[in-house]
Amino acid sequence: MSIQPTRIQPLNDVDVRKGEYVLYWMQQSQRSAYNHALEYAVQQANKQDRMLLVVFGLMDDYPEANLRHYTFMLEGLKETLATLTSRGIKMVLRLGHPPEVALKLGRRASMIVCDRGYLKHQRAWREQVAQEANCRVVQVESDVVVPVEVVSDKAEYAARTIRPKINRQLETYLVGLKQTRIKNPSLGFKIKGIDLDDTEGLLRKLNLDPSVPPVSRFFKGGTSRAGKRFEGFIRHRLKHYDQHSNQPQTNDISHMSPYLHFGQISPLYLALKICRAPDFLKAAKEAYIEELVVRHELAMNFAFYTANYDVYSCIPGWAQKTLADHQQDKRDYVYNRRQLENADTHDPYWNACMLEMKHTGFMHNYMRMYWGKKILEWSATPQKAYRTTLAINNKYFLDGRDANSYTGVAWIYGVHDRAWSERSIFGKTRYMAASGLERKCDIAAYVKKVADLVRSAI
DNA sequence: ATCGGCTCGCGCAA
DNA sequence: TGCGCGAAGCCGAT
Repeated sequence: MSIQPTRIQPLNDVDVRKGEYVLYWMQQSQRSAYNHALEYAVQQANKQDRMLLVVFGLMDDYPEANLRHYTFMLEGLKETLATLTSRGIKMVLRLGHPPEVALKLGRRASMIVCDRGYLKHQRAWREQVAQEANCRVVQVESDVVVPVEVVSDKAEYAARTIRPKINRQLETYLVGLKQTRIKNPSLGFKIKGIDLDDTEGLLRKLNLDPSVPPVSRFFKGGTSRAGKRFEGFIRHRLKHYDQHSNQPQTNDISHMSPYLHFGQISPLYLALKICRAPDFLKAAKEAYIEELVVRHELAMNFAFYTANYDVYSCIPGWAQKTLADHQQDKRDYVYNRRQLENADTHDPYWNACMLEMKHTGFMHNYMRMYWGKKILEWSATPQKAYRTTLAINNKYFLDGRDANSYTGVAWIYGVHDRAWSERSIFGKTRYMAASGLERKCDIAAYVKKVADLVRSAI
């Protein structure tokens, strides 16, 4: 299958030059399988009769990144480097600010191909490369099923407004991607890069916050790990998926968010796998596609079209007003960030999900909502709650600092949601209660599940 | 156990 | 201009 032209965007007007190689500057789509940017780069290299060189810029001052994130990322990159090698493609990791790494190797390239990210800094990096490179820079989208601009030209109001817009594109975009064989292998090309054989040594050398330990026991990075885990999900868990979205005591979820965040697996690949699952699982398949495509890409839409997606002021006017109306309301409990991070509150359910997050780098989606709503309830002001929630989210989750993170936190404060009965502190934003957990799921089993996880992690 | 009301605003029908 | 309806809810009445 060919790559849809809407995935491909030239970022500057510079011509393709004579150069030693085509450069694929990999940053978001950290995989060799189902990567449109990579396949586009291979096709360009073949067309120009050049080699393909892949470079990844490794910086150790990535905002809020810590040992946990980097361990997972390097586990994945190690595999990606190996699979590219088996395809005859040279990949190097270079220490430095990603756009500068790309620009440096871009000096000898005929063109630079890059993948796509929706966060501010990711966009700024690509703009810098596009402006400063003296060769053509082309961005290829591979981390959403339907490119954001194809879906909509504005920030969508809610899932229900984006859903039909995505659905009518699915026929066009839910198509496979074939690997193209490289004509001129680049493995012999002499160029220095970071040695990935000794990942632990490399991690020690990098200037990373060591206070958040790796979680390889629960999530080991890499495309093949993601694929195997997904196979298991389809075989054993998918059949419960539509029934168990608010059953955190079960493990009937795919656990793909860390892999998606680092681009170690393609959402298109996952969607196609789901489509091929048996027809009698129709309801479950639709429920999964809703999460993987509609809500995931609503998050991309939010980050892309909302300039201030990472601050409190991004929430809708009605929500800001109603939360301001209740800013002075008495709080029965107020916890500071340290107490929250230590899972030291009066609420055993909340403590359990905080521990799940801390020890595994992950949390069941249903509990993510409860977790966030309670921080709003237990903070002196909604603004402070928002900052605390985002900071803890980005610190512990493997998929922190994702468009999904910003959207998920904003949802707590009314984004993509609607008004409900007015009440203390929350105003008209949606409230969630411990009694709801008791009513709707086996929350005691969830608490026990987390306790067992934590015990096994120590 | 189940149901209606709460409440906002988008997008479509008219 | 009116109206249906919605990312995962709560609460009180029946």
